[in-house]
Amino acid sequence: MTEAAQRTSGRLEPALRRLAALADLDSEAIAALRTAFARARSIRPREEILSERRPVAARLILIEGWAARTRVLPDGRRQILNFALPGDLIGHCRQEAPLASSSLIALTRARVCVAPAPSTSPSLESAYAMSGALEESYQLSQIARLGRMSAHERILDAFLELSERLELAGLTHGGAFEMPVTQEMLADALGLTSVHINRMLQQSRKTGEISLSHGTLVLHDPDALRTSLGREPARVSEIWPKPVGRV
Amino acid sequence: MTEAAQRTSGRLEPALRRLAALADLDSEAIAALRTAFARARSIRPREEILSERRPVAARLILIEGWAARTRVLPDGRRQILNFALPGDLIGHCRQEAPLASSSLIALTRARVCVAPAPSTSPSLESAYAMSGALEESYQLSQIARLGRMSAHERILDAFLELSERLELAGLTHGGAFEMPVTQEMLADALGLTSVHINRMLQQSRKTGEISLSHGTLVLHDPDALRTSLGREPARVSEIWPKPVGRV
DNA sequence: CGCCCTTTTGACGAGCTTCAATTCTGGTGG
DNA sequence: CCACCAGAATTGAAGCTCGTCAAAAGGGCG
Repeated sequence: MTEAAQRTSGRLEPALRRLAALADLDSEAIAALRTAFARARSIRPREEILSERRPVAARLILIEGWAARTRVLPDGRRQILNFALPGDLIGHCRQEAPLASSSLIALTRARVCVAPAPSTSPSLESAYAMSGALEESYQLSQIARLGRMSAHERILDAFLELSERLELAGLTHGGAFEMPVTQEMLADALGLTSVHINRMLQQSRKTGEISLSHGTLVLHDPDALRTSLGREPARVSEIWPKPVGRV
Repeated sequence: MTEAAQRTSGRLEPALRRLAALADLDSEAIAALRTAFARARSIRPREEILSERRPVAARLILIEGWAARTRVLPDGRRQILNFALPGDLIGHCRQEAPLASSSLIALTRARVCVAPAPSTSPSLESAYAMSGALEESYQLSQIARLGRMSAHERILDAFLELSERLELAGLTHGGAFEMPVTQEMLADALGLTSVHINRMLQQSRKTGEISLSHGTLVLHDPDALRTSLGREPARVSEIWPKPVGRV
């Protein structure tokens, strides 16, 4: 969406919406983000945004599109460590001269921009901190998923997590969202083969747990899934998610 | 390690040695750490140091002993997310009112202390940042391990990583180190069963890759293992590990 | 010495992978 | 508008890695 379109429609850009959901952004923060968004860089699918063991030039925000942090073993096996979604921070660490700990590859057409300095406003710094804490929490979930869940559980748990994350950016429509990811990518993310992913997806479709076609995923009863998986939404701070005022 | 660090004592406490290896600690940092260490708290095996979803009271340093960050699924399946080793920072995040994203349980008798504020000295802040970056890198390795490695590979890769980490604290003796961990804990860390861990360990003993008895692990040819696993030491900053002057 | 935790062993079965082929889909150019 | 193509999804058969269950053997510590 262009800036103009955004202004016209009065709908918040997803990336901004996510950061605004993580902390009460003041007007300085919002202005800085808008300025940064306006200088966005376009990325084509399969393009590398960061390369493992290469210097991290700047801290970025993913404005639009999906990306994947990946590591590749010497024999070609690939692991997707996690997905980057609109509003996610990329390469944020408090360290001088950092090297990327993994490669980040665009899965779709995407837009990234340089992230405004946290010193811009305390509320922005707070949003960054919250984003970092969430990212760590999701990483730990990924470890538990790969280590101790069956294929069926991994898939549904990952779907729930994606739904949870996309909801922050306003990119879900009641349990449904766009998922521009091939079954092979899902396999690489979940430590399985694409063949097995395919079989399990079909099973989940048959039992009515999900619909998935044309890149649109529908979770028919997210709460039931959450219960059966024992999954609770990420909670990383006493002040977030805000106890009141949530949907 | 700085002159100051060397002057102060012949044998360095492992935790101090690790932090000094991550950044050139100045005398203020070392003094603050020594003071903090002196006020250490003792922890018994199986005691919880942090509880998931409970507030993090203070940022801690593990001075002595091993601990495990764990998550438990509703049906009792347990996943060890990672191990905390001497010199590791615990609960460090830049966030107000943080909640622990996982439980931390002592595996052995242990000692922890409150970490001196990073504002104590720039070098201390730098060591903390490096430690955090390393921790993230190890977490990503754990994801790749669980997602894309066979049981045999997971075990050896994890041993190499532990060796690499313990070396920073001076707790290895040429490929050998104390590993106070039952096979069941290894299984929980590597997403396997203790039965299978046992079988693979025996196989690795037979082929001469490792020795393991009485809690002492020996990697007979770490470099050969590293090569066959395609494992490279963690590198998270252009200024660390220092290009020159390493053992 | 005796108890409990840990390690070890065996037999069996299930979940997931591998390999290979076929069908489907979306995008492209004629 | 349709034919075509490459990548993606789907299907089947066979096999291996790893899990499960159960029992026995070892080891550390009061």
